[in-house]
Amino acid sequence: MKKQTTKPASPDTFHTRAVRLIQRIPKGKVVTYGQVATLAGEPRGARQVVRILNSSWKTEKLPWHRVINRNGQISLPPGGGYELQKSLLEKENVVFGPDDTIDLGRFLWKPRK
DNA sequence: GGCGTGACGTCAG
DNA sequence: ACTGACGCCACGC
Repeated sequence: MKKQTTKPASPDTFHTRAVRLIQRIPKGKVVTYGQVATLAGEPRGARQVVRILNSSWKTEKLPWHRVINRNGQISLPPGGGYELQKSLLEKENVVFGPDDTIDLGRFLWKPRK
């Protein structure tokens, strides 16, 4: 059996598990990169979550707008989707603070352990 | 094929 | 409390 040069489509890859979690985000809730990464098995793999969003957002149709940073703020730069994400979240009853911060204590999605 | 970058987060000083 | 550096890994050049 020869070794597969390309990455096998393992059902338990970080990529796949992260996608599953993101797709499970209920409406009106948000999750942080670190949270997704941690739940997927990589406490330090927040950057990989970013990579997944950029890559699988089209193919997997992920609710990328429900993923924010640890500060409860939108990381996207203005003109790069920031306004779009904020708009989408507000449509889901997500409230932004005076600093464009989201109250994670109320809107952070806590998956059933 | 190697180096740098990136929608971040955590650790150390 | 704040700043700086590192880490994780895939993709681009």
